[in-house]
Amino acid sequence: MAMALQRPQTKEKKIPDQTGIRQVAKRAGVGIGSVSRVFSGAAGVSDQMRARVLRAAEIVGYSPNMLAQALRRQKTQSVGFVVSDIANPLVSSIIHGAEAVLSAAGYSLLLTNSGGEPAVDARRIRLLQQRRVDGLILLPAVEDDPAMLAALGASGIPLVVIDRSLPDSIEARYVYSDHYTGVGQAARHLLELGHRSLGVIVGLDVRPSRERIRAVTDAYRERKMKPKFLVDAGPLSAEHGAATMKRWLSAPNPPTAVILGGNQLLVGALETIRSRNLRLGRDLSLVVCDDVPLGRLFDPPISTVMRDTDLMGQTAARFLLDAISQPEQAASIAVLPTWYVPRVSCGAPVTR
Amino acid sequence: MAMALQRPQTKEKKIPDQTGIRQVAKRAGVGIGSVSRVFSGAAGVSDQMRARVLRAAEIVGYSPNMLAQALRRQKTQSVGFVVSDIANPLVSSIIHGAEAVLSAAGYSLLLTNSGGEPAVDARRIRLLQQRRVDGLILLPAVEDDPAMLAALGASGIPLVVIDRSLPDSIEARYVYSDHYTGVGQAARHLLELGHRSLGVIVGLDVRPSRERIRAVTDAYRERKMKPKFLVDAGPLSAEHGAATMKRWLSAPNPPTAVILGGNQLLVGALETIRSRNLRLGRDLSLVVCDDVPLGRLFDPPISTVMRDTDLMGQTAARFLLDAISQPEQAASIAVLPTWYVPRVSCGAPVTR
DNA sequence: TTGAAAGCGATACCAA
DNA sequence: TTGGTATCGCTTTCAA
Repeated sequence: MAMALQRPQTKEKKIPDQTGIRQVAKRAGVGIGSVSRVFSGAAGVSDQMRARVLRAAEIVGYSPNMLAQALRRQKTQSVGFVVSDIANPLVSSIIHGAEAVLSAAGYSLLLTNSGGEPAVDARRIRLLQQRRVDGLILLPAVEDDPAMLAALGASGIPLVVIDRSLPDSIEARYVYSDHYTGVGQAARHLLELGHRSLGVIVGLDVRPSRERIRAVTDAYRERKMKPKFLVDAGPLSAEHGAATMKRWLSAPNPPTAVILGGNQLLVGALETIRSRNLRLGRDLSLVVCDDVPLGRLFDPPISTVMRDTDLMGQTAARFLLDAISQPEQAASIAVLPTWYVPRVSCGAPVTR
Repeated sequence: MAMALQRPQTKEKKIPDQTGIRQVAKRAGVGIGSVSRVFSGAAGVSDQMRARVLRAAEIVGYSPNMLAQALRRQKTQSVGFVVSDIANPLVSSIIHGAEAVLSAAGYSLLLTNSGGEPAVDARRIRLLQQRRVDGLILLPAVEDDPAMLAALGASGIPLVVIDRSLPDSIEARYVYSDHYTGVGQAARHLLELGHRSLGVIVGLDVRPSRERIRAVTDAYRERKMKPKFLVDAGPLSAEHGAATMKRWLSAPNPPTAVILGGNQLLVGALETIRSRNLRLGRDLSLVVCDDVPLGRLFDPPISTVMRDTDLMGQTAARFLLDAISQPEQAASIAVLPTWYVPRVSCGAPVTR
């Protein structure tokens, strides 16, 4: 017989010092299940039972252990958020929006930073899965890292992806910014001003980069012009912004207007521009994507492609809550607006 | 007899669909304990056992459930971080630093935002406690909210507080910025330039505000001057910065130099200054606490009291890891430097 | 309405 | 070294 011998009835079950549900039950002289019912707000609990339990809980200082709840319910009421750079104000604004919606819905946020390393993205995703998060929001460095996709594919966990486009094999909901429109407006503005050779700095090969290039291309085409412009793809950092501007401005036919595909690039770009004693809006026109605090107070004010990043976070969170409550519902896509705000940093090019 | 009757040996124990440790054990034909040992890296496991288990795990696609581990081990390998405003770049930089250290040490970060509401701070702290975080990092709105202090006092959970000073009754480690030094340098600079009536905008009654006021006071005293300067305490927002500047500049004896105790104030202050057509460094001198991306490229460049916020986060995380591993060790305090970078926004006052 | 008991998925002690 | 069992703290049938 497989059954082992019973433990001797020592009757001296050691009393755990932690204040758990059974301490409360004993204190109140009721069943353990009743305590659970009271605290989980289940129906069918008499008022006097509720009172007894609450009082006992008060006395022993009990509060439910969400770990145990989660284990039992198979639901952690938590979601993971993997970002590539928390410190980027844009990202932290997205997080802010998401956190607000999630915490209002009773979810906690497990935040992890990948530092832009695809391999770390993948590891973090797996870690969060082991923590049994109920859902995942992703703002990964790249779109096609095999390790990441493998981790994602393995689990049928609800997924929302921000500003990245994953292969169809991954079931996910998407929150996009309509980079095409905002950058398109900017490009058209520059072309109208008479610029003919634009420069565009984008990031790696991810959706925003592609959309921005497409937008500029189409802006040229709209005017029946051959889409001849400079493109630089690299890290969206100040250093890279400075380096690229330096390179372009030293070339034989420098661009007369530049679109920066990320606000961190601005500081670097402006440094180079300043060191060359160029006057923005006259010697060179400049557009930056995503607002920078002092951008409109700068001298001259910097043209900007704006978007509501907090709203992106909120939307992502709402999508995720949907996905969690209705996993079978068709996956959806939200495209949030971007808009171009022309300022003095864009002017007609000087003829040389 | 307390022992209940045994369950009939139906032998048909339903097989859970989740892939848990027992699936692996069965698949490998070993005991459940052995699987645990292999995955927790315990000593005393034969190589062949390890191989068997790992292969079986591979096949059924097993990875440990950290929830169950946490419940059993009484350790979640997670820490809670309560901040008042994630979206503030300063704060997100602190988070960045903390996350790096924590995740390197195998901890996950539960991030929550209180929006500056003391009551929310308290609720979030309790929530995190129910999630059984191993430690807590706090950057709360105020220092003396009773609900918060009650929540903190109730649990003996390791605690690190950033830039806030809680009552001695709360056991905590502290990470401070040395606001006194940086602002003191700024104030001395302004007084040397000849300014006699300074204005200082600070936040609520929290440590940084007090230190900044103390620094300015002492700077006056050093020169044997009566510390007569304007102080405004309010939200560190752009709107408040604009409003306060407006108020001060409209008063009979406006300050000739202003120290802004928070970078968000800068945008608002500059707006007011611009609208009055004042030239910074000539008509009015200005210092801002905490770096602003375009501050040094601004026209004129803005004098700034700097600090390394990422390092603050790292330090907080390290303190917390210490506190978790050695709870009995004496609580400690770190004071991280701030330093003043004078720029053109500070000049000699014009005599009117 | 209430209590008892069987898990959720792991760890750890104990005996073998 | 390995297997078996009790247990972490809770939820949830199932009977009463």
